[in-house]
Amino acid sequence: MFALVDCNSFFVSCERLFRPDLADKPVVVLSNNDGVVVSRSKEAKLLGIKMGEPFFQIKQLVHQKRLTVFSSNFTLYSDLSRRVMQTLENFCPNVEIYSIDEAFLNLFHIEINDLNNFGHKIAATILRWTGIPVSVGIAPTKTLAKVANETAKKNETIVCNLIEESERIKSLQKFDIGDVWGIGRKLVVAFRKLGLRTAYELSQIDPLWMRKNYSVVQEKTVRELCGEICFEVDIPQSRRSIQVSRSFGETTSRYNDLEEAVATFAIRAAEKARADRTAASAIYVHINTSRFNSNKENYYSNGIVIPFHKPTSNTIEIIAVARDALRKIFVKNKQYKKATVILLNLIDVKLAVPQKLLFEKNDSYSSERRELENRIMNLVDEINQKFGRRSIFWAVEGVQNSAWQARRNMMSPCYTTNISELPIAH
DNA sequence: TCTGGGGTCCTAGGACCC
DNA sequence: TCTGGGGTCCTAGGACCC
Repeated sequence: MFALVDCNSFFVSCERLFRPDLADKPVVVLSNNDGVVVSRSKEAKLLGIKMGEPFFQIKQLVHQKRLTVFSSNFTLYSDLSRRVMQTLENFCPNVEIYSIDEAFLNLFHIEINDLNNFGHKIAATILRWTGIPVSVGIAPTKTLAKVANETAKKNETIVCNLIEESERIKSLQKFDIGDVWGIGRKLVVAFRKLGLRTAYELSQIDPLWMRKNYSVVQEKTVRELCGEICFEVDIPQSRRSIQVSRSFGETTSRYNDLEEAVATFAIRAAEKARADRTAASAIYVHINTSRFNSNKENYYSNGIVIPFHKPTSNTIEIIAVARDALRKIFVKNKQYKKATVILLNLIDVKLAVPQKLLFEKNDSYSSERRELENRIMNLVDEINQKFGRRSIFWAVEGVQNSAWQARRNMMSPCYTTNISELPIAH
């Protein structure tokens, strides 16, 4: 049996933790740049606010004082997520952290008759230890555990289990095909045309037909809905790519602004790679203007991949290549809205070593210089970790706020990670 | 005025091999 | 009419997830 533990309205729950006055009020959290709604309280959902709704369309509710809004505070959410996951790991040796707010558990060590109690115990402990409410779905496969979790949320219960065959069928018959894990926008349209409406109807399709007409992924989804395990709980290795991208606070056509943004994102990405102890084989840089501009002809969106000589996490090297990339795709007289940097094909640094020896001759870097720069990187990371972000930074990041920097006007304090922002009890 | 960010996996098709 | 067969590896693009 598998469990899916999923935090309820996670970002909103994090904000409410330090704002008990908002417990029963409509609250939403916005994406970066205060762009769109990414988390909603139950009361906000009842107001008709949709996931992904642009903020400017619901601003009126805020002015009328019917809605409280927060900019996203990922420092806070990540810290609380870590606490939730650590709590879970006390209950189960086999936890797959699937996203910031959910985890799969393999429940092989629990007796069937104890599963429901176990679910309640997990939820109660997480609530007590972290203050975050969760729902628990228990079922014979991960896909069904997803269904169970959704069902729990819909019925406003803490635990839902689909252990009994009759419960599984009943739940699937009430479950919209578009809400099935693995069935996205495009497939919903295709399947609806075939007359499929519910998860149950999907589960009745011949898996081999599914594989032939779609792919092995959809075949597995069908099998999992029938209770056949196709996806195990797995502990993922380190990520294979690292992306840093932001929409700008204001559009800009200046090369210097873009260079500052691209360099800043490249630096952040390199920091993350070093923290993971991985090295990138290539970098992707992309810039684009707004999709929503009325002047469609002036839309511009372009990106380029440039491989590194050998895998690296060296900021100096990565900035240099990122700037080369930008030079190749930059076009004048465009109103740029967003830049993206992705480090690709990340490999374990330990594995990068033999390659280094192999290609030494072709490399513009001497190994002495590389060694020295690696030490500088570690030092910079250490200083920033000890004294806070941007205690020491690269000149190319810019020293003052620029037009491209994101808006986040309604951010809560970093209650749990910054000593000067601790909440005060009156 | 204003519309997010960060990931994974699979397939098709081309290059290349014997 | 006939012009082999069977592999592997890589990449771009498209689907999905939260």
